[in-house]
Amino acid sequence: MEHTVSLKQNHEFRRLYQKGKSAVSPYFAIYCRRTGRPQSRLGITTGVKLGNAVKRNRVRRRIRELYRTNEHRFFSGYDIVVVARTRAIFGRYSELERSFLRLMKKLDLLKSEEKE
RNA sequence: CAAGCGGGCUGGACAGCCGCGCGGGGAGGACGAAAGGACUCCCUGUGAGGAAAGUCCGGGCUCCACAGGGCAAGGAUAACGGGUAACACCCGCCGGGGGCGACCCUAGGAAAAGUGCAACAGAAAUAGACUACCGGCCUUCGGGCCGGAAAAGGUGGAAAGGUGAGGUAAGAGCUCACCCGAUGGCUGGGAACAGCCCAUCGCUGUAAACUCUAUCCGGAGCAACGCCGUGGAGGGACAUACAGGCCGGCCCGGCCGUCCCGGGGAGGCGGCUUGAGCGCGUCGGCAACGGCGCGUCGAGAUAGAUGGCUGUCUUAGAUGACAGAACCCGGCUUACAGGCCCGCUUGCAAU
RNA sequence: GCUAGUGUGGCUCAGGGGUAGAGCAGCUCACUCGUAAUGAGCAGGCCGUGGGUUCGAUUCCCACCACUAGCU
Repeated sequence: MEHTVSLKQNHEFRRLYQKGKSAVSPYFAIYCRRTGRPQSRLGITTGVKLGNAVKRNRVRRRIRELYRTNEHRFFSGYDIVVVARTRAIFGRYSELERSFLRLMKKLDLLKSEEKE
């Protein structure tokens, strides 16, 4: 990913859960916070409740793909955490993408020329 | 054709675009005297499993302990022969159990070394007598007392070998015939074991109760372990000021240097993938497996790389069966939609 | 990744081969004008699941499932 590195430390995740802005759909919950860095940082959470390792890996890859293919449409300089919920295992990719973009728009991360 | 038994293989394939980890090659390149080289781009190779899982056994490897051996404690295994680096695994075979059969299951040493336990029921649970049987005596004819015997009844998971005959007052392996079991002998077999017109005997079960016998086992685990290591704290050496900076309105006062050392938190590097490897052929062996020859290299991530979209094909259905390497092997166990192949059994029909 | 431990009434726990128990909670009755407390009584369990050993398993053995804790 061009302008994004991954978010790794547990305390950074916790800070976003407490202080970040959030938006929720049946597929994911997204937390974000402006940092002022030139790059954005993305963290993906796939909890144990989602299932075994294969299911968790699959969900994580699809979320990363959602972010990667739409990265040019987002503002940079944010910390973003995407938490997968149970229905994200069985959802269609197009459904997931629509839901993901709607949440990002709700958080004012979509660039303005993308408005329909 | 139907029903069934055993074994093996497979676990979607192909193409295009975007994207990821690692290896190789090439180009540019901040910095640097150079060696090198952060980073960027291009080409190319390669990229999860049969169970990668559970972590139940056995090893390799590393460190610690003992550095020779024995005993004890604790744990594991348990017919026999073989395979293996080793095993609780595998193969063969024996015994036992199930199935008409193909075949399946089997922790399968010792209870006559000793100790313990066996509730309830039952007269009695490892030893003796409730009912009933027989004999003698007594009798108020209901039965009572003494003795014999251990076959019948009932209880129980288990009641002292089983069936028949003889025998007797009634009975009893008391005697006989056959059968069953144990021990010894003989024969066969490499052995477990099997057989016998041989001899002696008739002994409850439980060791996944303690125990005994035989064999094996030191402990921890790659987050092991080794190396590098900015800063901060400690020690040593050098320098020492009347200068400068910071705290402070000012004075007074306090703090602040460079180099080396060892331990080492965060972090980084190695360990990290060529190995009891895989494929084919051949030879030995019933087989597990082993010998030889030829060929071949098939992930090494470090919050964890295989995804998304489209099309074609197989298919009833591929938005999915079960499921993700984390130091590496050999097994076991558990989960699993389908599909394919081989061998065999029983029944029916036809020849 | 590794190492331990625990599953028993609604809840917290005993029981370690022989009919499954305690406290709290629940229900009924008594006491009270009524409630609480107290007293008497009652019901509630495939002992996490499946096999095995045994005459007999909650207990012993094996394999699974779920949960908890520790190391890092």
